[in-house]
This record gives sequence, structure tokens and C-alpha cells, in this order.
Amino acid sequence: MEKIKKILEEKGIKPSIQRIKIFECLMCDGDHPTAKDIYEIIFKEIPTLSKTTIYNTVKLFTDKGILKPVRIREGEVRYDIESDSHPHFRCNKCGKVFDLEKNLLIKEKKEIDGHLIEEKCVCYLGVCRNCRRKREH
Amino acid sequence: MEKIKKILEEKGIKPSIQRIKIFECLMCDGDHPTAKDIYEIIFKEIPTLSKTTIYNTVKLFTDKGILKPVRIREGEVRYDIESDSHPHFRCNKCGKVFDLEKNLLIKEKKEIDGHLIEEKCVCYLGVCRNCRRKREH
DNA sequence: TTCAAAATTGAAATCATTGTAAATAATAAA
DNA sequence: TTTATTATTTACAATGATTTCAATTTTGAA
Repeated sequence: MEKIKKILEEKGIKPSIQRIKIFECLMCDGDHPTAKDIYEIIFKEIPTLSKTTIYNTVKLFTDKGILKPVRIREGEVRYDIESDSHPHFRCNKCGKVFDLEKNLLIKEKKEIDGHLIEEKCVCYLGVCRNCRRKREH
Repeated sequence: MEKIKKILEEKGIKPSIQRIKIFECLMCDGDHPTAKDIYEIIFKEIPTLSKTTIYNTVKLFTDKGILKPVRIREGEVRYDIESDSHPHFRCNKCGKVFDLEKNLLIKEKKEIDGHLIEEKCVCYLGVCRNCRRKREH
């Protein structure tokens, strides 16, 4: 609790009860919660909670660099508190998202951490050649 | 045109004019169109076109294995006609998605095909350990 | 305590996608 | 060709996640 307060303050975020709870929820939940998941978990403790607060807060956290949206499938957005880039594993049955080791290198292995791998998806993000030509980057 | 007809028929899909146009659109557009993109392009030729037809058709194509949804960012769904798995590059400025070579191996390079790489995103998909334990797979 | 700024809230709006049922077109049988 | 059957397309309503916005509440400084 005090630890979370410190982390938020270091990033210039006022540690309101809602923000602390949301951060706590993101830390504890190993499956990368959606906005809905977060809302349902915290609503039990703070019944006056608004969904807008969840969206405001994850946006604030993302802007401040302590949170990263993970968009893999189904149009759903999940959130990852780890700032360091690392591979993810998404279950096609339950939709949960797990973190994998950063320097993971899977060649022929079909299994990792007990998960059965069926498909790999790699994407690079940046500025495409067309947009680079238009403006200076 | 005749070529597209054949491809569809081989997959057991009746080649209606809408389906041919949608397939054609997916082939020509190098940026992986969204459902909205497809609608706007084809609407010019077929003004009676319904958005539902776009969604029906991309679902049909996906089920038949000739199309793959690409979900990278922004909650948007784009479509990729290539059936073979390969890396993608998504532009953070314009949102367009480009195909990259299948066996691409980028280590320190910051550039590929003229695109500036800022971030890499790797994801594995399959059945997680929890779901495997529950049922047999 | 008072006041202004920041944070939270609920309700309405938006927007992509899905569901549904009617209309239309294509195909097969008589 | 006519009719019946089936597949396809369409319009419109419904859904659900997210955003907008104005009003209310909380906070912190003076």
C-alpha cells in the first residue's frame, strides 16, 4: 500500500484511493485484466466507483509510462504493468494473457511454462516509409 | 477476375459479385484494410452494398482459411489475405499494416523496408496450462 | 474556513460489430 | 417456363466497449 503510493508519487501521480486500488489490482492479477475486470474487482470495495475512472486512470498510467495496453485478439484491451518489453502468451480458450521471459527463444518447442503453443505472432511498430517521407522524424 | 472466381470456388465459396469484389480489394490493398476501408472502396461500385455483407464475408473467408484477422493496436481489426504466418509492421502514425518477410531476423537493425522500427511485439497463442489441466487437448 | 483546482462520477453519445428477419437472387425440380 | 427451395444480401435494431461531458465531490493551499 505504502509502496504503491511511493511508486505513483515518483511518477507525479496523486495517489487517490481509486488509483492505488487500480494499481494494486494490476500488480496482483497475473492474467492482465481488462478494464471490465478491473472495474468488477474494485467495485466490491468501492461501490461508488465509476467505469470512467478506470478508463481515465489506465490512460493516465499509460501516459506516465507505468502501464502498457496489450492488444492481441478479440478486440479486447488488457493491461500490463511491466514497462519492459517482453513476449506474451494468450490462451485461445480463456483469453488470459501471460508474461513470458524477455529473452525467450522458441524454435521447435511446442510448450512453454506449461502452455501449448499453436501460433506465433510477431509485429514491429514504428513509422512507415510513407509517413517518414512526408515529415521529418 | 476469373482467377479470383477459381480461388473462391476451390474453397467451396460461391463467387457472388460482392465476394469477388471484397476478395479483389483484399488482394490489391497492400495496407491490410479494415472492414470500414473495404466498405468504402466497394461502395463506389456497388451502392446497394451493406456493411453486414462485409462482416459476413470476412467471417466466411476467415472460416474457410483464406483470410486472417490482424489485431495489433487501437482495437482495430485489419485483414490479411496471406494464409502463411509472417511478421507484420504497423505504422504508429497512419495505422497501416505491412507484411514483412517470413524468416526475418532483426537484431539491432532499426530499419526494415524503409520503415523505422521503434518497438517489437511478440505473442504466442495456444492453450494455457490452466485450460489444459481442465480438459484434455 | 474558504476557495480554486483536480479528481471522480453518472448519463448520454459514439462507433465497430453482431443479430435478426425480411427481401432479393440463384438454383433445382416439375 | 413456372414454381419451390435455398443461399445471399440487405436494412435496421441491439450490443458492448470506450469516450465525452457536465455536474459533483474531494483535496490542498491560503
